[in-house]
Amino acid sequence: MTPKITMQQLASEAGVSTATVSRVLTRNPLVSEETRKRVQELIDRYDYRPNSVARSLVRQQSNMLGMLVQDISNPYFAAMYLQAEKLANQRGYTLLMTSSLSFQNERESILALIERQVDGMIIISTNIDMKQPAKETLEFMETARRKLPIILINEPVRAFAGPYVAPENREGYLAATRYLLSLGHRELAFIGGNDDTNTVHLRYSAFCDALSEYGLASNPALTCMTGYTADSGVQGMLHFLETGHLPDAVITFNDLVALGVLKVCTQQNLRVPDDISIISCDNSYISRGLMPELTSIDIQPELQGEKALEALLKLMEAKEVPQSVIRIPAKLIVRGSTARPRRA
Amino acid sequence: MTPKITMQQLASEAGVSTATVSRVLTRNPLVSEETRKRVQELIDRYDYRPNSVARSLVRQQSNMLGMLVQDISNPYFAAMYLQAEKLANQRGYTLLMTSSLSFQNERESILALIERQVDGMIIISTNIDMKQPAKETLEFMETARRKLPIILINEPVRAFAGPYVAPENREGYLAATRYLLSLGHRELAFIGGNDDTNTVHLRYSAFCDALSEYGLASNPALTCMTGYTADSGVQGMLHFLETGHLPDAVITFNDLVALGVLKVCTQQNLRVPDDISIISCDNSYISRGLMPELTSIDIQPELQGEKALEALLKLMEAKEVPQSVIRIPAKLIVRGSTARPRRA
DNA sequence: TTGTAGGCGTTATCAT
DNA sequence: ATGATAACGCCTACAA
Repeated sequence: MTPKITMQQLASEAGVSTATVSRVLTRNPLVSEETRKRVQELIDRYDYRPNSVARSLVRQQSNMLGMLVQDISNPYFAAMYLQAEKLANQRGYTLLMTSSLSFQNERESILALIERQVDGMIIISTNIDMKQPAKETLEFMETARRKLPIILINEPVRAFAGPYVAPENREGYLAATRYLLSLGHRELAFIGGNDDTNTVHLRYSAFCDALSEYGLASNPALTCMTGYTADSGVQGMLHFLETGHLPDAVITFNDLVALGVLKVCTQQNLRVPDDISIISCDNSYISRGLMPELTSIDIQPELQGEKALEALLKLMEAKEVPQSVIRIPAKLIVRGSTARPRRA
Repeated sequence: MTPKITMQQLASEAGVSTATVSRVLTRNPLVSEETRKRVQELIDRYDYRPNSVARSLVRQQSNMLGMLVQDISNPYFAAMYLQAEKLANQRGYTLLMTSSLSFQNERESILALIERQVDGMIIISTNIDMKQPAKETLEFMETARRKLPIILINEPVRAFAGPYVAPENREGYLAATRYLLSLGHRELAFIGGNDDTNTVHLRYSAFCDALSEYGLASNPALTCMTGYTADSGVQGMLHFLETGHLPDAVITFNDLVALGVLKVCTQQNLRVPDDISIISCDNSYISRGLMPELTSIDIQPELQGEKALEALLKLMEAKEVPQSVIRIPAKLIVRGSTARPRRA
C-alpha cells in the first residue's frame, strides 16, 4: 500500500512552499509559468490529488450534498437520484445518498448526513409526508432547516414552511380518472399507497373529486391502500376477486403496484384493456415494458431531481428561498392498457 | 441559519477542556461520572455532533467507503447496493455510491472517491470486465489498488490480481441451459449483454458448452447480444421474427431483457411457456411480478453486496487479502415461464 | 481525573 | 511571484 503523498512532500520536492502548490491546484494566476510547470509535472507524476477532507475543513464547506431517498430499488426514485447526481457532479459537488431503509429511522439518516458536513440536502421524507406528521418530526425538521439548506421533495403539510418541489399529483390523478370516466368506466378502483400519507391523500382525493364530477362516489370496496410494491397490487386485486366485486378500471399508486395488478389480471384471464383498464403512475420502464403497455401518469422523476438540485444550489448561495414551491407537471401518457368498457 | 456549535464552544460552556468533551464523545472511561453527565447534558441540549470532517483529518480515516455501481436503476444493482449500505452503516461506515454513468468515465469516478478519502471501495467495473481490458485500465486499477483496499465485484480477467466476489455465472447458465434441454428444447436463443464483456462471455460459453453436451451448437442466428435493457430484449425478439427463425426457448442476460422478450411474445401471441420458454437472470421483483412468473437464475445480489462489504472490511483491517475469491452460488428458480415444447 | 499542546493536510492572509 | 503562518475542528500523547 503506497502511502498517499501530501502537498507538503510535493512542495518540498518541487522546492517551493505549500502555498505555491495550492495556487497551482486552484489555478490561481499568481504563479510564474515556470514554477507552475514544474509543480504540475510533479502533480502528474505522482497522480497527486488534494485531500478533500483537509480542504473541506479549512474552507468550511465540504462540497458534498446529501439526498435522502426512500427506496432506490424503485425505478422512480432511481431516476430522480441519477439526474440529481449527474447535475451535482457537473457543478462540482458529490451527492451522498442514503436510503431511509438503511438507518433505524429518517432522523438518524438526516443527522448522519449533517455530521458528514454536507453543504445542503434534498429530502424525500416519509415522516413529514403524513397527513398528520408527528409534532416532533416537524420540530426536528425545523431545527435541521436552521442548520443547513434543505429542499423537500413532495408536498409537505402546511405546518412545514420550507421550499419544496412536488409533482402535480392532483392534476395527474384528475386527468387519469377523468379519462377513464370519459371512456365510459364507472366502477373505478384505487390500489396502492398508504392511508395516512399526504401524497396518497392528494392522489386519492383527486380521484374522488373527478368521480364526483360525474355524480359518482368512490367505492370503499374498490379502494385498497395496501402499500407500494408489486405485492400490494396483487393483494388488492385478489381482495376484489374474493369479494366478487370487480372494477372495470383500476388506478394504481405506482408502476410496481400496477405490475402486480396486471399479473393477477393475466392470471385470471381478465383481458387488459378489454375486460379491465389500468392506469399506473410513474411511467418508468416497467409501464413501457409490459404488454399491454400501461397508460401511465408521468410525474417526471428526472425533472424533479434536477429541479430539486438546482433549487438547493440556489438556496445555498442566496441564503434565501429561491422560489419556495416548484411544481412538476404531470402528464397522462395514454397507451394500450386503457379502452372503452366492452359492456358500454 | 444557526451556525453549528463546535467542541470548543461546548467545552468552554461546560467549563472543561476540549479533551474532556472528546473523551465523553468517544466513551473514554477516564472521565468522572459527574463531569460526564454535565457535558452530556450540553451535548444533548445543543444536539451536538462532532464534525466528522475534522475527525477524519486527525484520525487519518474517514469512515467512508466507496461503491462504484453501474446502473442503480437496475433492481439487480440496487439490491446489491442496499445490502452493502445497510451493513456498512451497521459497522459505523458511510457508503458513498457513485454511478458509472455520472462521470465521464469510471476512472474519474474512482479518482473522485479516492479524493474523498474513502477508506476502501467496492467496484463493479465495466472497463475491467472486458474480455480484453485496455492496458491502461489494468495499470490504473493496479495503482488504485496500491492506494487503498479494493474489492471487485464480478470476475476480472486474470491479469488483475485483486480479490473479488463473483456469482457462479457459469454454473447458473449451465443449469439453466441444461434444464431447457432436458425439457426437450433444441432451438435455444441467447439474448442480451455485450459481446466484448467478460461476464457475458462466461455466461454465453456456459450456454454453448451445455448445448454441446447434447451434441448441439449455439446457433449464431439465435444469438443476439443487444444490450442490457428491456429494449434490448425487444430488439432481439423482433430480429428473430424478421428472420423468421424463432427459437423454442430463450435465455436472457437479465430480468430487464426478459421483460422486453416477454413483451414481444405477448404482442405476437406467442404463448409462454406453451410456444416458447423463457429463462431470465437476476430473479428480481420483475421476474416474480410478471405473468407467467419467470424461471430465473438467482445470483443473489444481496449476498454479493454483503460479502463484498465484509471482505472489504477484512481487507482494510488485515492489510492483506482475506480470501481472494468469493463465489456466490447461482440457483435456478423454476417458475411458470418454462415447460416442455408442445411439439416435443 | 483533567488540561495543555501539537498536529492532521489544506487554504488564505499577510509579508516580502 | 513566493513564502511564512495561522487557522479549520478534532484527537491524543504527555503533563499535571
